[in-house]
Amino acid sequence: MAGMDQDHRQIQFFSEVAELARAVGSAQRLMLLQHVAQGERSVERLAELSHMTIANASQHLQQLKRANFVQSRREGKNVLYRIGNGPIIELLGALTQLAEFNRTEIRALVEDSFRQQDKLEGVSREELLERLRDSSVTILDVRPEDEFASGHLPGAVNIPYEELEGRLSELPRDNEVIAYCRGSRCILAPDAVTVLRARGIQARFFPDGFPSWKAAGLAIETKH
Amino acid sequence: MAGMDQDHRQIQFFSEVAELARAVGSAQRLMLLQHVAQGERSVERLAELSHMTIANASQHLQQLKRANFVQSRREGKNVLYRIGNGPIIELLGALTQLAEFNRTEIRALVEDSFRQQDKLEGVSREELLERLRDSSVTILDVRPEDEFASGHLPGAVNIPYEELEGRLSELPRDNEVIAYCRGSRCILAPDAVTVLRARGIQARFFPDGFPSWKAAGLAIETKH
DNA sequence: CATTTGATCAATCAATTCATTGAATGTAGT
DNA sequence: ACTACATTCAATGAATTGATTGATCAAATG
Repeated sequence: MAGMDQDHRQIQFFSEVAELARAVGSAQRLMLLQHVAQGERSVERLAELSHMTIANASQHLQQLKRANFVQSRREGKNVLYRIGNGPIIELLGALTQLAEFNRTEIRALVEDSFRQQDKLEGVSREELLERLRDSSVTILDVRPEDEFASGHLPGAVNIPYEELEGRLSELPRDNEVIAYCRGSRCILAPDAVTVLRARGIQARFFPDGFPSWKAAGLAIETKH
Repeated sequence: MAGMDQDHRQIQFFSEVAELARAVGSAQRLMLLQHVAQGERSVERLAELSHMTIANASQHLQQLKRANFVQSRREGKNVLYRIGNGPIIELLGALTQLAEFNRTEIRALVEDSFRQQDKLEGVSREELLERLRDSSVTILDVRPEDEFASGHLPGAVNIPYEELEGRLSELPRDNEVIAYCRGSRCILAPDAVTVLRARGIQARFFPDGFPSWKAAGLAIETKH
């Protein structure tokens, strides 16, 4: 039987693929992975960010490691996890794309009429680059402080979404504000825009977010 | 606490994504999905193709259906399953890409010792461009077919590394071969060069790889 | 060298997943 | 209505996974 060996090899390969899929088949691990993707983090930090116990986080991280989604190294007392090699971000992107598709499909069926203007118009990368050149806008980074510190758009102001309402005075009244966060699946920036507009501040958001900006090789600042 | 709702929404979304991942986190379901992707098939046919009992196949198919990976309709006595809407193929592509990447990476570790002094001299981009102009070389792309299809160097021949030894005859004997793959981290091309030289074929490799070529804005071909 | 802190390990229990069985649908042909 | 056939359903037990606990290990600190 000629196909026998072929078959077996195929099953073998599918098993490997399935293993990968199962490794990201947990909301907890996806959350960890998302945080790891922002930069090296200790287990403790990741546990805190993802609201889980340290032991639990550790075990999930080890599963991710077994599947090559993350790597780790020891630095003093801490073990730091970082994102692994290979097209991992692409995979996560494909997953979220499909999830979003399914979501909007369901929405299309369920609340066809009720879809208000939550289609906030976004700013394209091209426009943003242009507006950056003549500094005619205030770039607002609404991500948490640590993410901001490890990299952000040049000239951006950091006010985490949680603190936004209390720190509106820090924003110039005359400039348009362009808010951004982590990208398409992150709703910090659109929410921020809603808050700002409710206060009469002209605001739009940059839907690509920081990761894609960085991925495109555009200039970034760190620390500040 | 302002972030509470934020968090909850994110967890909700991750759960949805995780559910998708779990749905394809089984070799059996991947196999079914692969066959469904070729066209409408009955449960019986799919069970046969995937070497599983009908009841079992039926249940797996229903899981895939719940996750929107497939749809079904009844035609006479048979229930026909077809692939669902949305970027499903893209997701499967991303999964297999990553699986393949991990495969070659493992090989890189295993074979590392065995090819320590692989100081194979590489071809620079400048030289390659020049040799391309007078067509005095055969450009060999040893990446998997799908990667090749989505973009490759102009005039390149595609023989995935796995198939190289069986398809040596497709290479012209008189031209020097210049192999490339994904770049510095990828060992497909250097390995290919070793294989070719062992067969007496003059070969060097282009260490930059396709991604860097593309990034430099140089001409590429697609599909072929 | 003992202590503290971060991380992992080992053991446990509850929950979930999986393949298998046999029974129950639903559909078409006679 | 009876029968054959394709598919699904429901129930079972084995295997796997998940979160929790406390013990253990490794590195830094006094």
